[in-house]
Amino acid sequence: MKRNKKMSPEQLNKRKAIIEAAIEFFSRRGFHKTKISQIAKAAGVADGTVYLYFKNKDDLLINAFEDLIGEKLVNIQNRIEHEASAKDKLLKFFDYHIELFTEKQAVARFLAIELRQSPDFYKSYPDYEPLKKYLDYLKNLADEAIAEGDIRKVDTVALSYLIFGTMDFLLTEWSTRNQKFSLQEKKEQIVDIVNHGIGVN
Amino acid sequence: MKRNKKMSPEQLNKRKAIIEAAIEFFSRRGFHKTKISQIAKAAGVADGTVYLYFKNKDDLLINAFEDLIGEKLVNIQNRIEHEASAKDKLLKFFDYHIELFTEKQAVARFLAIELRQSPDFYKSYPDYEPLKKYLDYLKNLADEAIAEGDIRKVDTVALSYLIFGTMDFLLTEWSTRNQKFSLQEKKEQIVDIVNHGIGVN
DNA sequence: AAAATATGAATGAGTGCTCATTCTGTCAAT
DNA sequence: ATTGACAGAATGAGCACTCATTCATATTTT
Repeated sequence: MKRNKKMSPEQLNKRKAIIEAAIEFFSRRGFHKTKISQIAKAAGVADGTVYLYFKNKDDLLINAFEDLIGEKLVNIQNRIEHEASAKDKLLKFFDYHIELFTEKQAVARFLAIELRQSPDFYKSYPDYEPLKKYLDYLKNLADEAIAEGDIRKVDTVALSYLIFGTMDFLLTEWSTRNQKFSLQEKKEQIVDIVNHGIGVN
Repeated sequence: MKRNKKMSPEQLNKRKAIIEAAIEFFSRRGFHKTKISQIAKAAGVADGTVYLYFKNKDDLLINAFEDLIGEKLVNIQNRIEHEASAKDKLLKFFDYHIELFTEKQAVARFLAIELRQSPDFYKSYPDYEPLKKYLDYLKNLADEAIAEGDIRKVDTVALSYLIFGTMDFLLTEWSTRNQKFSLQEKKEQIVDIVNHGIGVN
């Protein structure tokens, strides 16, 4: 089978099964502790089959991430769409981000922690798209909100870093500390600070 | 040699040499790609000697982190001390944090990325102290600033997450994107937002 | 429409390599 | 002579990845 060629529906299913199994294991056991054989077994395919769909373990990680963050972003975008102003969208972003990542706690860990366990991840993907898209989306919302006069004229790149970085760390703390505190409440407190930080007056 | 027993000065030096070499390699090549033999060589000791000072590779990582963050925190605390108000201290914190971690870019990567590559790190250290100390220090500064009436009454835990998370992500972005943007400038923009976010009026 | 042939997807046992860790012998200090 | 630090070679466990083979489906031949 040739990778990057169009696949039959069954092949797409198989690919998806592998990715889902990979996310599940990476999330729960970590990248380095997950064996290809485990993923293969969970996906109901043979070890070798994994290599028909992905170049190597890192490549599998990258693809899993791509699928995942893409899906999440689309999901957020859809739900955010009907908000009246860009500022409202921006504030809702916190809610949906948290909501989507709490729903599947494994996913939160995957994104927040495990992804960083691929040694070549950042090196190989200096302009890596999915994360960039996520950040860009935030930046664009902020730009709009400024244009609409609803928030102060702040550096929107800085703001996107602030939002993503804070959420990332919040989720990391929450999941590694075994959910010892209320995610919702901390989120609200953070939104409060950010909201004031970008307020017009 | 018994670990955790008092060591001779030479032994302390050797320990330090190993830790410094470890930080250097972990920072540059990543935890998993760094071989004990490399660290040993760089530190001028034999492979086996590393195991006289540290239980295993993970233990070495933990200790390196402990040394490092402890040292950085003390360093920041010392420099911050003479600031007039807690609020000023809090704002200066950004500067010193960035400054100290830029100085040795390797260290920034080490803290921001590589540390998370120890699979057992978070699991084994649910109440891990050094990072907690760092966060607590931030929280305490914020509490003081509130008591002094210089900032709004915000959730100071949330604020500490916001500050650390944002700085962490900023440094990650900066170092993985090969310093394509001005760290100083982005930091200032972030401080601007946070400053407004916690402002009294 | 049955048989013969071709295609390429899928399998999974086996391979080979990479290190973390251990072990044994040496040396220095007292 | 004894103790403990140290060196560095040796070990072996773990695991990503390979590849000779099988199997299922499509295509051609009669």
